[in-house]
Amino acid sequence: MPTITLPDGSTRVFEGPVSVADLASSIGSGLARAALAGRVDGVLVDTSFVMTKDCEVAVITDRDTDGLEVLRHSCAHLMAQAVQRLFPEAQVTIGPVIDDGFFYDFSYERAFTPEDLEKIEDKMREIVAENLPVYRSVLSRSEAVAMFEAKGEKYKVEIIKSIPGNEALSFYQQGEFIDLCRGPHVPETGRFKAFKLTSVAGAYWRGDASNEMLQRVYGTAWGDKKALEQYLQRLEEAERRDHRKIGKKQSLFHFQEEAPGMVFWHPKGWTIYQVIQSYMQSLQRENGYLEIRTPQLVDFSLWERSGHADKFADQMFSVESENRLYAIKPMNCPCHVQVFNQGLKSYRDLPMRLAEFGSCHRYEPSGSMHGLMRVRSFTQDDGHIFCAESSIQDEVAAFMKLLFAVYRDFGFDEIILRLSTRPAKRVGSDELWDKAEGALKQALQNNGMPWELLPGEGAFYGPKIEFSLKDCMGRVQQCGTIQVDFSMPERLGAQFVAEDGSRQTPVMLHRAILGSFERFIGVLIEHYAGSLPAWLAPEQVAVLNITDNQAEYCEFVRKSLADKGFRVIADLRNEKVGFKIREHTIGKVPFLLVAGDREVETGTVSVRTRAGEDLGAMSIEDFAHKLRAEVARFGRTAEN
RNA sequence: GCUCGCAUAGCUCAGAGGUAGAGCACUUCAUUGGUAAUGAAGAGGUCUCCGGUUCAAAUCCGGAUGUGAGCACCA
Repeated sequence: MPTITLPDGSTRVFEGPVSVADLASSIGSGLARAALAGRVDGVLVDTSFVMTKDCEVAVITDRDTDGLEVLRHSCAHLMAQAVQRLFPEAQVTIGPVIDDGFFYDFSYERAFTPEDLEKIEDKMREIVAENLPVYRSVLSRSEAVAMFEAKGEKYKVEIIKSIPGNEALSFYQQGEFIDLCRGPHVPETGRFKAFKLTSVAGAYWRGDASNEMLQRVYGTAWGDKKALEQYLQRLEEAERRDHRKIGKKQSLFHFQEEAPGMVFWHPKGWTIYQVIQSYMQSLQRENGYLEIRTPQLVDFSLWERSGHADKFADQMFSVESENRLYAIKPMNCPCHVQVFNQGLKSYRDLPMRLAEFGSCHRYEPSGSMHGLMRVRSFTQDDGHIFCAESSIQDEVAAFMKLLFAVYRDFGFDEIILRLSTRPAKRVGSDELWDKAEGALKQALQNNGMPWELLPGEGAFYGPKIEFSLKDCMGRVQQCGTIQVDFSMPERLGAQFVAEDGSRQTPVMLHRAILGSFERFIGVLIEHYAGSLPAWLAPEQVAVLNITDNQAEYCEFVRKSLADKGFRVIADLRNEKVGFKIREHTIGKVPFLLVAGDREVETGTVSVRTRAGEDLGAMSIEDFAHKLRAEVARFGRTAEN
């Protein structure tokens, strides 16, 4: 006689064993129709799962995140079934759920085309109409291997053989299609109401570039058509915000064939860059950093000593001159050690914080480049803190405080922290890695915010904390980092004289807040959809005359504001004011000042925002106050 | 780097084995107009590059380069 406790705390008593589906029907027929799975004592199960004893149960529908995942996972199966009906030669591999959707990888003799995708989608709808029941079964490993071998599914056989242990494996079958799967899955194929195949691309088997390339079909599935529609609109919105499009439209920068992966900054884009740089410059000064500048070309031997050549030689640009081989620097750290090494340093000099807006070049693989987000030539807000081991905690804490303040100023309130630990290919002893990882872990614990562990993802010279921010589309953008490095100072001979007169090796903290300027500006453009806050906007104000009569006055207004340090243009073209307003609104200039005869007479300007808001007429002084306050807010959101 | 696309005017794109088109932008002229497009005229292209097929290639085929999506990589 199981007693079932529902999420609202109510209980139901049953005479005997009861399935999740039965439970749902007993609550209501609507719920029975919506039930996709169940959660029994915290574990996700099929609706066919039978409960024999007291437990807590939730009926899962597409309103649950878990329910959507079940739906998407099942949709991946549905797609695989459709593919095999259309292309019996195609072999199935894996088909997991991803953010907002799913994919399934197939091995097939040729690539799928967009037309194939349409056919697959049609076939999926047929299978939905067939409303095939989905059965779960359990097979032993040997039975499972035999079954897939008989079907000629060599990838599935490989997967099964790679699953450790001897526990039985679960399988899900719908019609003629059966797949190895942990589940749970929807009860029948009629449950899919809104799905769409979105794209097809190559993907390596097991994510290894030396393996066969499979055909990966991406899709998305939602509880209803409306949710699907909203998702597709979100994709469109992301496309609308694409920094490459906005960069072209607002003439911020361009790329061209002769310099792949390298930015040609235009006046307006470069203004944004410079505003950010001077902002960072003054913050760093306030926080005890000393700015330096180091060479672009550095003899390859330094990169051999630092350890970079070992791992990255073929991703470094090099230049031969005077029978010497130089690398165009891919990083700033070895150069910063050279600056530190000039003159004998005392413990009194530590911590020494060296900063550089270091221009670096890396030969990124051609397929990895993406607008400003991944380039071959970039500039970091790079910095290296040389300190004694005892001050690591303080330095990391101070850095994090600075970083959070910067992100807030740029309008990012949600920050994600991750700790990446020692990779397989690395320099330095395990003891040093233990120490370095321990220090960062401690710093994270002291900070108190939640963080995630990424084992094996550290740099070759040390572990790192990565700081990612969430943009307004919810996308995670990795920007800042701090890395503890016990190895490079030693390899490059950095030393200081300790209190007791002994020579010691400092610890080096590699750190960046924005990461690369290029990338960060790309993130900003997309976050703000091109409508940069006043402090960043390349043109903060446009002064518009209505007729030639006010040209002189407009020029006077422009100069007054420019003299106060604002970025102002006067648009005196022989065009209607509506035309100019339209143009500068599209150009995302924050404030448009209109001056006609009325304004000239009263010595005012009529202020309109790019959002179309009319702020009325005010004196130039009053407007300057207003703009100054707006600029001083940076990009902070209301709560901050 | 790998798979599959794409490359036509400054931009966005249409077209197509017989020699190139639109909208916007640009130039000129008229117009001096009060808050998201004034009108008219004009100029503008070795159809990315290199080969091949063909009487004929911007169009078909091969390669290169760049670029897009995804994978792999990311000090």
